[in-house]
Amino acid sequence: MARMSAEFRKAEIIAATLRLADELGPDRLTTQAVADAVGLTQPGIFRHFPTKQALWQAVGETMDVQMGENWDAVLTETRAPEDRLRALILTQLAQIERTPAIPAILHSRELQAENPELHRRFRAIMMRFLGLLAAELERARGMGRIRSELDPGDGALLLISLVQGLAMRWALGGRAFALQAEGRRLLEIQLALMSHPANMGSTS
Amino acid sequence: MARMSAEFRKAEIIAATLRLADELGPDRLTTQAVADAVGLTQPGIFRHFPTKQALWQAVGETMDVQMGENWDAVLTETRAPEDRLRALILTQLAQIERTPAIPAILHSRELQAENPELHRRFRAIMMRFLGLLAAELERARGMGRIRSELDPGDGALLLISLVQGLAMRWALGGRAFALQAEGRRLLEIQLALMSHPANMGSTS
DNA sequence: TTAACTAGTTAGTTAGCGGTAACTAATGAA
DNA sequence: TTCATTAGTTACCGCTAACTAACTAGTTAA
Repeated sequence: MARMSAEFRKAEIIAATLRLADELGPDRLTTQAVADAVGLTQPGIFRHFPTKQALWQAVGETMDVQMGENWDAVLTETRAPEDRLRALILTQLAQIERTPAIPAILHSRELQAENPELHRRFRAIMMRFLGLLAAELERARGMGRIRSELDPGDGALLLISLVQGLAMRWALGGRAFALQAEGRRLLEIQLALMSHPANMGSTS
Repeated sequence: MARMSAEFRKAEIIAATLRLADELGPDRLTTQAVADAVGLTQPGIFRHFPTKQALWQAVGETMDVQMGENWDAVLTETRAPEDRLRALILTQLAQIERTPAIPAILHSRELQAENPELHRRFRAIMMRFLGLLAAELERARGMGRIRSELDPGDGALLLISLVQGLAMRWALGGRAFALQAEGRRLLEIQLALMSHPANMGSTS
């Protein structure tokens, strides 16, 4: 039986959900599979989350909090805008390596059709990340480090695309390469393209 | 009853599958839903495809053929490498607008876990597209149109990321913007970043 | 005209889903 | 020591999934 505090169990169930969402796919994940993973009976899950949707919303909240902490840490640990951009992107790739179900969840029907609450949450996360990237690009531009004709918002879109393109290729290629290493490599290339012509060749 | 040729029915079923994969999600699509959409009973589907996996493989083949035709058309209609790059990216965005289920299929468990054949097919499609982009970048570089220090393979990765990032944002934002228009805009920005410094400002 | 073929049907199977009801037993504070 | 609370259980419900068996009726070519 191994009775545990509700708080602990909830965290355990959320972690198992994220792991199994990767293994089985978000839309094939069953409450039975989650129950097996944490050593409960299937109805035991419903003691902690009234519906499966509620479980997904808790997963979304966890991701929200985790990523927020990642970003806060980056912003306290680094100062220079280029360093912050690098660290923000890399921490995001690290999160995807740690929680590889994320891209699939973004495209799941649970999020796209069934659970508007979850959809809103992940959209808010993306917007927030875009905002952080744009802010650092703006600062870098103000310091003459990146081309003045590059709109920070558009630059942020190019950088977030880099993350999503990497994640896609990583998944489609059977996760055969190191996500962070490849990300670091491509990021330097993109940052060099964005950098002010006067600084060319100074990076990498 | 409305009896039809097997060839016609198959095409009809594949088209309905793609449409419904978008509406319901690839992993929630049921043979019943497909049957309703084409006006058959549910077991009628199995007269044309022995299993659901076989149906998915046929969908993959259709996508393969369609995209191949798109690309061939682009390569015969345009000559200059930059024009080809633009047309290749835009035709891909047009395909996604026409068949918006594609990104979700790439992340579906049908593809990622259940159906290795489908996985291989879509990976091959992506590799082929990357190759086309890289070849045009190489030509453009040879003509002094893009920076000599940009590896064509890496440039291709940045461009395909742009497509995937756009598709993701399009889906997460409820498809609220015009995919091709926004794609054209960002593509010009990225191509300008890649262009040879001597040509700067000549685009857009 | 007939006979082979085949696109469809109806009826049914097995398996698994999310969720509920009613009960049990570990926990912790008075 | 007792007793309310609550994390867990077992047994079950209604529903839906993919798929099969057996039959029916259009189509086509000899």
